[in-house]
Amino acid sequence: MTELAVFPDPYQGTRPPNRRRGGLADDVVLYVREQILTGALKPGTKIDQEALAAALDVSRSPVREALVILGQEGLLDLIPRRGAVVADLTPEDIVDHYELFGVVAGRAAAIAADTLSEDEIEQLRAIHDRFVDGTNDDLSALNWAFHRIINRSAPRRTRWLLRLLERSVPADYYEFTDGWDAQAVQHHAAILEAIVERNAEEARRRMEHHLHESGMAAVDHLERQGFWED
Amino acid sequence: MTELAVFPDPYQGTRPPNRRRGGLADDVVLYVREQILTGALKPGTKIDQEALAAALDVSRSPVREALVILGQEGLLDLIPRRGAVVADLTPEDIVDHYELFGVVAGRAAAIAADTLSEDEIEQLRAIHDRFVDGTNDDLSALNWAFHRIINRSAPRRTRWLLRLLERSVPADYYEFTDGWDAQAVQHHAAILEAIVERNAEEARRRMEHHLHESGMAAVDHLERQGFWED
DNA sequence: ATTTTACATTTTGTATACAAAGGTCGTTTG
DNA sequence: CAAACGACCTTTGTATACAAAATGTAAAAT
Repeated sequence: MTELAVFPDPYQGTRPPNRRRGGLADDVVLYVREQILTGALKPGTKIDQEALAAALDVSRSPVREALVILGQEGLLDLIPRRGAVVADLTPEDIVDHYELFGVVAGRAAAIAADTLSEDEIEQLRAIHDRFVDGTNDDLSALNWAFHRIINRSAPRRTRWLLRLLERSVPADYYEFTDGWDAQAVQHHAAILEAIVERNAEEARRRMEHHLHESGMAAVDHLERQGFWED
Repeated sequence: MTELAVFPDPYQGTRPPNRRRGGLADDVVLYVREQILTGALKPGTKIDQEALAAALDVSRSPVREALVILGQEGLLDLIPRRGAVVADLTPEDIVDHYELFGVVAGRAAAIAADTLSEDEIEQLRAIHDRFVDGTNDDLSALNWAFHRIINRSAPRRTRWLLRLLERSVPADYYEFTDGWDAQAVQHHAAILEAIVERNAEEARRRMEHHLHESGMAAVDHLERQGFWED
């Protein structure tokens, strides 16, 4: 039997002042994605459109659009005429996902090694130095900045795919594992070195390795969040 | 100024008996995707939801869901509050797309080389033989079957991504270029050989090469279809 | 007691209605 | 005459209404 989804009121009754960025569907996507990735919505759980709409105080129209998006991202299985179900991502799926992330980000790193300007490499180094330092800075933001410089040297479609792969996976890397930031520092240093040396193949390999390890950390994280509990 | 989309009646007035497979949104996706990939809808063209709905004789609900899907696939740019526009895919984007396709399919090929059973390899060879022969068989179907055997050995998430990458790109390979089938035979033979020899790295390289060349053929094809005409 | 079948209920899919943002075009004003 | 303003129209985004498939339930049959 499929478990039934119960959605807590995300705003505890009070509605934030109407900042509508894109559309309501985006809010729904964000909300459901978070619910899934934090383990609040477990694999196999059926999504009740009306319950979700009521919980977020919107109509079913934006809800349905959100479900389509999450379906495309692979977080939901959309079965025609019988609704959406949280995809049962196994640890293997997560590892596989990061492996794919790795080959794509690896491609970006290889391109970066070949094409980044000296100036951009300097920026990369500066960010990395702050990352190593670690004090009084948002590690997650620095991590993001580091990868961003590398990724933006990649062609458009590659950047598009990177964004896609990034979305359907936990974002809070730096609470994942104790000592994960130390690992990340090592990986980033190695990647930076390869880029400085204009060694595209090595940059690719090291980026792939970095993402592979990230995948392991992600599985760990999800396990601890109770993602695979009954 | 953005060009305005005019949609020809896809059924010329007569409606096919109501076989509704998934939902109407799927039909709309199929239709618009085809329109884009055949060059009937050119990059920059704005999609008029009501016109599209009228052309397919459906309401805006399934149309909007379809636009969301195509947006996720990267074929449309969805700009909040001002609608959907056909993405301006450049030749570079297409090449990049196939390059990505290559690294992912390459990963699948490497896995296949390591894990395909002797029996499956035999199936692969049989399909390839019919492909080489070329007479009285649907080349496109055989091509699909060939890749399918390889891809299904890959883990679930990889297969998911392959399907995604496959969709947003022209499907009719075998009318692409004169002599493309001959090229494909060569590539497939090389890939098969590497798999038989259990040489994962070589299988990966050859699959990447195959997809790279496919990308060139696709660009060629789109150019001839007038995809980048004014 | 278990399976089957008819009926009621729920839930999805689609259509339509409504509100608001965006775009258009003419007028006004500097 | 050009730029700015504003009333009007168009188009999108969201909500609601309706149709049909799926699901649940209870009585009937084996």
